[in-house]
Amino acid sequence: MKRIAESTVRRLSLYLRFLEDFEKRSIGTISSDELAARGSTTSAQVRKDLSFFGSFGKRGLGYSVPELLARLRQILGLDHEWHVVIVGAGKIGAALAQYRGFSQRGFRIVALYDSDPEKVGRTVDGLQIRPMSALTAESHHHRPDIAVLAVPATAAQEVADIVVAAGVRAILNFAPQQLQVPDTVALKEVNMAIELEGLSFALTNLRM
Amino acid sequence: MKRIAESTVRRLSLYLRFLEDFEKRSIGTISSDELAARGSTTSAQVRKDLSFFGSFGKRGLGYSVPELLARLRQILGLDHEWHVVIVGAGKIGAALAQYRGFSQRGFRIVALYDSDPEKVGRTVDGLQIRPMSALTAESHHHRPDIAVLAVPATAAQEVADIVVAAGVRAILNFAPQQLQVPDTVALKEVNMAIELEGLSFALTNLRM
DNA sequence: GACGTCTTGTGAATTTCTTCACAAATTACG
DNA sequence: CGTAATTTGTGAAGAAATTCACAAGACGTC
Ligand SMILES: NC(=O)c1ccc[n+]([C@@H]2O[C@H](COP(=O)([O-])OP(=O)(O)OC[C@H]3O[C@@H](n4cnc5c(N)ncnc54)[C@H](O)[C@@H]3O)[C@@H](O)[C@H]2O)c1
Ligand SMILES: NC(=O)c1ccc[n+]([C@@H]2O[C@H](COP(=O)([O-])OP(=O)(O)OC[C@H]3O[C@@H](n4cnc5c(N)ncnc54)[C@H](O)[C@@H]3O)[C@@H](O)[C@H]2O)c1
Repeated sequence: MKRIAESTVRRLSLYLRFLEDFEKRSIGTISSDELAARGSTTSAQVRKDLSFFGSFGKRGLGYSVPELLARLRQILGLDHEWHVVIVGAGKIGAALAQYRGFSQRGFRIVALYDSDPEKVGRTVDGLQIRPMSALTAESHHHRPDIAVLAVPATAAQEVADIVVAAGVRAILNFAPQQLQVPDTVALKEVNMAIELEGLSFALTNLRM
Repeated sequence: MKRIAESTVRRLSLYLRFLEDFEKRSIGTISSDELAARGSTTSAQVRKDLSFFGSFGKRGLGYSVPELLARLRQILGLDHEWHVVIVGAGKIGAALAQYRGFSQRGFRIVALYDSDPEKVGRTVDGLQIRPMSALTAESHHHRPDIAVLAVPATAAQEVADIVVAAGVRAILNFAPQQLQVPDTVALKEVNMAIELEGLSFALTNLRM
């Protein structure tokens, strides 16, 4: 199969959201044009994105909302549950642990770890904070697929090494720190400072 | 001036981080190669990115760290303070309000708003939560440049309209909701669910 | 069942982004 | 001063992503 661009995958996630909305409003069929309008893209882009994975539409009619939903879930790997551990039960880690949006999409938070003895043992949203020393052993039981890193930048690489050794195959990193991981491990960064700087650039250079 | 690609701006932010680190370690001069190595890009990419804004290096030598730092800060508009309001003092909004990383880079949080009367009046990190009804009037005084939206998706568009009317010219949106704003307003989305879905896709389709 | 309307799926064209590759500058050093 | 070693800045080439544009299929109607 041809390599799929990251931008395509991001758009598929968007389409999924729009389709969920269309389904909620009991709309049975949708055209690439309508889908495109919701995502400020073009109908050709929508069709091209989908065409990498097959032909899901009917000419003259469009796409069946429930069918395309099922296909997209399958393509994105959302047709089953993923096990997620969060490392770092600070402000961001705690917010993420409580966030409903993740479990809704099949990302089940199986454990929350922190190195601070003060925090260990406390409960966040029904989940007890566990000590870092327990991560490796407990991973044999939980079998986490994804680790979310919400630790200080200085600890991020060390923690990444630990979770990779514990069998995690994907990392979502919130620490502003470039991580090194084996290329068998998928890695995404969320860097809010970079987004803000992007806005700063836009304010400075565009218009005015 | 030629249009600058978003990917270029993101890389400039990264270079800035690396340079700050080099400066901390008292390294006076850096080559595009060394900068590239830190950001898993190429030296040609680094030079091309910088070349959109001028020639800052010395042939045979590289770039002066303090000089390039200053240039990048200027290019990104980080050579002065931006006023930021956060709307939504929930889990994410509170975490962001307390985050040191923003003020460090000149993003000063001037106000925090919420519509919940229970929350209004409480203090987060020295900042009193203000009622939504006060946003417009207080903006005449604070003159916010950037609004961070940390409200439920259902409220996001409504809040966006309010902050735009109040004179905000850039929005960082954490709600999983596609916003409509005038094209004089810069907009960035942070969507953590999409990042997780990207990892899910990678786990599903790459290897195995 | 022929005709008109609609919308997909996809090669081709276009645009955008990245990498290559090398002349021009600069330094180091004998 | 001359030569070797670096490293920038940038056109040109190459790769990747997006948009165009249209043939082909599906439906509704008469
Ligand atoms: N809070 C925000 O709004 C925000 C925004 C953007 C980025 N970030 C980044 O997210 C990360 C966490 O930020 P935060 O505000 O939640 O910080 P925080 O200090 O509230 O939380 C960090 C947590 O990590 C724990 N920790 C430290 N070292 C550890 C280790 N080696 N192993 C396990 N746990 C460890 C600490 O005990 C603490 O509970 C930071 O890298 C920060 O830069 C935060
Ligand atoms: N918590 C997370 O980890 C997380 C992760 C990803 C995305 N998000 C998104 O961020 C947003 C906020 O999430 P949260 O977890 O902080 O939710 P939250 O419920 O803790 O906070 C939302 C806050 O917004 C306030 N609010 C509601 N309507 C408002 C309005 N019209 N005007 C002003 N304030 C209003 C509420 O009173 C509340 O304090 C949501 O859109 C959520 O989907 C959150």
